[in-house]
Amino acid sequence: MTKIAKPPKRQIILEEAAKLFKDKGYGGTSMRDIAGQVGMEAASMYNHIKSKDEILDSICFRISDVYIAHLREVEELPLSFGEKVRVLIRLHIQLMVEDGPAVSVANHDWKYLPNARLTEFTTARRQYEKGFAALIAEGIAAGEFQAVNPTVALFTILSAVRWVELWFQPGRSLSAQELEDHIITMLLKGLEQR
Amino acid sequence: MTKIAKPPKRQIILEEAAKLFKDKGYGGTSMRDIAGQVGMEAASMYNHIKSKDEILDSICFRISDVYIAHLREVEELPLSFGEKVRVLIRLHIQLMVEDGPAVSVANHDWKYLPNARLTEFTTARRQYEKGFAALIAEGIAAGEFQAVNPTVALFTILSAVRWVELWFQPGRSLSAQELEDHIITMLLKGLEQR
DNA sequence: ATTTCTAACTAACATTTGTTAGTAAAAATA
DNA sequence: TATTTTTACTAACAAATGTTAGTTAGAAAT
Repeated sequence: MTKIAKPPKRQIILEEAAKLFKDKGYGGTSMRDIAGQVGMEAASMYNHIKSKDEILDSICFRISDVYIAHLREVEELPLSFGEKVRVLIRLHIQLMVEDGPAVSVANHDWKYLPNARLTEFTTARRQYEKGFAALIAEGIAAGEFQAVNPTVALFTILSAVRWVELWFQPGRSLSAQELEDHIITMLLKGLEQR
Repeated sequence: MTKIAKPPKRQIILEEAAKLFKDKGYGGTSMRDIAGQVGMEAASMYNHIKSKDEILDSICFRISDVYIAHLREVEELPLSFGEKVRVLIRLHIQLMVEDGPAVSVANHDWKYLPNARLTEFTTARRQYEKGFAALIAEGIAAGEFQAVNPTVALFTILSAVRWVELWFQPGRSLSAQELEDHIITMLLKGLEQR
């Protein structure tokens, strides 16, 4: 009988916090709300976390780290630019489907990070955007993509992917796989030259 | 000498509130924050507005009404489906550029509307989405568009447009007109059949 | 000139907020 | 077994919240 280690309390707190932050916003969620969801008094949570700010910090930077790592991996792959962009879009959608609440928080509530960490976060995000935009620009230079404005293309892609959280329900006619295919078709038929 | 009627206090409050809600969220903005921006004590604002909720209500429904009106107008125009979609996208972007903070609030903070009004708001939005999706579906049926999933197409469009608020600064290399052109190109080259 | 209305103010209210202190039971370690 | 560490609790805190009450100076209306 293999023992399944149940997740430590800290992680449960972070997960429940992410769900609540997604639904009610960072400012709209109280420590008592989170505690209620976890099944504990608000004060007890301070045995596992340092502060409300730190909860937000953990969620945002965990996601931001994943994004950066994905970009670095894709950059090293021996693929065409079109394929690299496809892979990145797939990774975006997969992360959204698997880790929805946390991604939502990283997308919406990062601005409530305390000052020092806020600039760190925006720097990381700009770095990601720069790397992604470079792939698009190189793809244009290589003749794979139409001569669109790379920034507009980048944000159109990021935006389209970001809203998956709002209209995707796992059981609802479309599977995650189909969703990926449809979005990629919609986006890249406009991006790739024919 | 023509007299320029300066806007009534109520409108100033709504405008400043929209800016603050956009930057700090509804929950993150206090009545004292708004009052400070308007140049007045928090309590004084209650001569012009009924409650904090009512501020949010005014902003959200003003924008929602504009969207619905735009849709109704476009539906009546004697245009192809491709052109109708183009017009709708242009109207979206224009509203965003002209009335940015209010649109942001209607996009992000509507969920903090009190219960009764919240369902009214989501109903209105679903109505808009339904009308827009119908245009896409009819365009497909008419052979103007590729046979994409209309829902995916709709949300890709709405999402792409929605993020204009995040990266468009009026003076910044791209004009509003160019922005419109680029986004439409990016989106419709994937939507229109060739 | 007198009254009424408008719009600002100060003071205060009851809640709710994030967080700390102190304590006790339970678990881990010796 | 004895001791230390972990984790939960209750109680309380100071600060911030949306809002009301009461008041007052000036503008508009009579």
